[in-house]
Amino acid sequence: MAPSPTGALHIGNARTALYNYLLARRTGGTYVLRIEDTARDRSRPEFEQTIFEGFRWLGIEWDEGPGIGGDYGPYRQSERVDLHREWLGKLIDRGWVYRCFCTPEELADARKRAQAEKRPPKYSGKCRNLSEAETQQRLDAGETAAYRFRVEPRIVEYRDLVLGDVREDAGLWGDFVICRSNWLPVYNFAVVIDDHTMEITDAVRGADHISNTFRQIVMYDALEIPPPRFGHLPLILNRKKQKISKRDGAVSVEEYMTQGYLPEAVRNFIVLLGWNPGDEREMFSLEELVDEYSLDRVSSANPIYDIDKLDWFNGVYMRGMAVGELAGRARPFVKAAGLNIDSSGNGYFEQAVALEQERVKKLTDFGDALAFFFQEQVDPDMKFLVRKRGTAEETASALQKVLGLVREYGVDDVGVSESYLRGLASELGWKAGELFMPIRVAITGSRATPPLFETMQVLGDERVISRLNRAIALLRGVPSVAS
RNA sequence: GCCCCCAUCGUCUAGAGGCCUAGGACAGCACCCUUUCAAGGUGCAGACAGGGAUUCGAAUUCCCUUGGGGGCGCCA
Repeated sequence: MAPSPTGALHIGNARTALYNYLLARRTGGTYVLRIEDTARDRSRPEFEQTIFEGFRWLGIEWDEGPGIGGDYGPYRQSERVDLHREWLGKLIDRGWVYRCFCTPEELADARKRAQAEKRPPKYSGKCRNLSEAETQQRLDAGETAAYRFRVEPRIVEYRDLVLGDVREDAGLWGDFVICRSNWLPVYNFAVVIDDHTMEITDAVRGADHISNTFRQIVMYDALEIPPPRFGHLPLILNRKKQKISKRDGAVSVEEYMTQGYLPEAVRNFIVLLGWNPGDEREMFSLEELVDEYSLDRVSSANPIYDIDKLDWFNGVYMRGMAVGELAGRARPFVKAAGLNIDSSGNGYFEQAVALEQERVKKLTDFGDALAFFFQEQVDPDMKFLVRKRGTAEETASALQKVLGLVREYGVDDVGVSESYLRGLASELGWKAGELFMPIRVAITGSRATPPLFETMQVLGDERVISRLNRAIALLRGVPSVAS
């Protein structure tokens, strides 16, 4: 895997990395991470860090690479330029390369003109046949010149690991730059040298590299070295069938982290974007993926990613998790939401999490879902506090009775609470729900909560009593008194 | 404009000539369960882009059209 540190870790790059990782693990190979930072102006070290963190979060560990080392370092392209220059020399010696004095401005102009006239924007070959003497003379005069690869007309073909046999006519290309006039190699050339010298056997990357691949093959041939196997993964598209961009919401792994997604869910979701096991299973642990994964089950059409499915995966993983584990993962998110969870008693947080476990989709949802457990008081909405089609006073007096029962029997035993509250409902001649809803709203402030008796049990006598008191006061229009 | 890749429900996909009146999952809808919300259960709806060709027979093979994506940098 060879990401460029020019931005956050994109979901598409994460998928490519995952596929590479699975492939390496499955075949007992070595997974190599190389940083492609030859664009010195766009590459930033902090992006490198985010990318590493993203990989690790997803459980993708590399065998060789920055921070780990290995026998084929260095693992940053920018640290390998001496090697690139050395191989450039071989190409020069064999007559595959010439100096080009055209300035970037000239080239951009030519390109623009070609576009306007609907001609293919191909290099004119202006400097291709400059004599050695003239080249030397202009160099001596202080002109700068890039190195261009001399493309000979031919059909380039190879067998793609996912696409099958593909071919392109190199006669259509025009000579391309492989080394800038400042002596820094261009990515496409550096990749060839790096893949070869690092003994890369399989290069699996995004389909946007297909046309690079043809050019790379031509360079391999010129150098008389064997190319690796290539595989190209269809690009992930957004709902509008465009390449995903920042405007599409969460596209970086970092965003999924902060939005409360579980790495196992994200991983499971992205692995299925273009791959399937051939049967109807769709929940996979990393280990299972390593066992099952194969490139020939990768589809060749562009998938569109649908966040709803990710939400579903996330919910499934959250529900399947042990409460203690889930509570641990939720903790930082709940704190970030401003809930004071540290001062509450032993196990209170875990109990609350347990009650909400099957009601949330993301870790961030706990902030809202758990709020009433930790607030000093809740603010019941009068509209829902009063019994349906009933009066405030009538509801207040019912809650007064509830209060009496709670004081007498407590809320510790779910079965006991249920029986005395159901008893009260029938005594009042109310349907159970008509009594339960006002209680629910009184003690939680919300209409959507976990089951009432369990909720009361976790809240405990003290909170329940105080909240009932407040609700009664509210219903009767008297200022609330702390109890 | 030129080149390359691709094309099954809204989305992810199964399907490699008869097992297909096209299967599963998400989303949607309905019902059940139920003290609310979820979760769960059951069911409904929903696709082979179009046209040719090959074949006894095509979602599956071939061609064309259309549509989508990618590339055409002294970016990666």
